[in-house]
Amino acid sequence: MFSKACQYAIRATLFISQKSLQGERVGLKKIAEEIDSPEAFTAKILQQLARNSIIESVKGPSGGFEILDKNLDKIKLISIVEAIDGNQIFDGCGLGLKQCNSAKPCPVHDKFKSIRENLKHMLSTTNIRELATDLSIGNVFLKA
Amino acid sequence: MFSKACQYAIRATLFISQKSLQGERVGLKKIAEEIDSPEAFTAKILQQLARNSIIESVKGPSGGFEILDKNLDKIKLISIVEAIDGNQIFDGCGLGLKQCNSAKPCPVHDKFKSIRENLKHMLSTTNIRELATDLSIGNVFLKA
DNA sequence: TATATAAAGGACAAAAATATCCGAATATAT
DNA sequence: ATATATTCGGATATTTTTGTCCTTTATATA
Ligand code: FES
Ligand code: FES
Repeated sequence: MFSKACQYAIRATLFISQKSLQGERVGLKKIAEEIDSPEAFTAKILQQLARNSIIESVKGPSGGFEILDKNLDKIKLISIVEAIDGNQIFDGCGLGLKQCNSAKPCPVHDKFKSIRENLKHMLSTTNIRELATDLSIGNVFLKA
Repeated sequence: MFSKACQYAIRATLFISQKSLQGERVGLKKIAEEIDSPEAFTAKILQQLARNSIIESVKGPSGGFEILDKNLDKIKLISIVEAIDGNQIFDGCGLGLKQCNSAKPCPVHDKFKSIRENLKHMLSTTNIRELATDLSIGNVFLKA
């Protein structure tokens, strides 16, 4: 469904969000530990998220990553998915035709479209604060 | 969503189905042309489908690929997806946790689960004859 | 039986995704 | 100012996916 990079991105963003809710900034090492991801690869992904203004990065001692409070409401899951995986998953043909076009549809166009719209709706309406709050409550997890 | 191999597999299966409806067997070259896929790679995928008894292959002159009439009803899209991509897409965690487990769920478990169930239901109830018939009618297509 | 045709299968190649390493840049604290 | 902590960015490595090529095997038919 999503690339590993995207999965790490979502997990990392949620962990950073949780910390930001508590007013804490958090470093790469800690993030990679808490979401059980390869550290150097995670660093690349965090850079992408920072360039896309999903998270903020601060260099130097006591630096690390954080999310602006206003962004906890503004950023939806779909922002992360689009930043990392692009929108092929929403716009592309499920059977890999060069373009998904209802004027020249593939045999599963209608059925796929409806599922992709579900997915898109879910990702567009789920915000980060909501998920980070669930995490803080402690009944959901970021690693097995 | 699906690997390219899986997309080719579905397109190829539907094309073969359409021909089988007409009582015709069809060869690799023609298949690759009609679904716009790389020929040699498609050959590998057809082998996998044949080993999984989704399609039948016949060697030699006037050989090629076909689908048994009874299988046109029996084979659902999900059979193809599982044969090529496995069931990670249905069973795996959307955020990449080692296992999707409602006893220790990730923050999007419930939301993902519902979408994956939609997808699974759609793939489980869509059979090949139905899609091949649509193809024959000519209002859906296997290449752009 | 000989020949031609078509898929099967193994080895290899290229491209993309995932992952690592290390020096440079930068901010903080002393 | 200096030392230190931390992200940034470029180069490289590994793994997986996608794709190719060539030989072997099976089979129909002349
Ligand atoms: S054309 Fe295939 S999903 Fe729209
Ligand atoms: S635990 Fe993540 S989808 Fe079930």
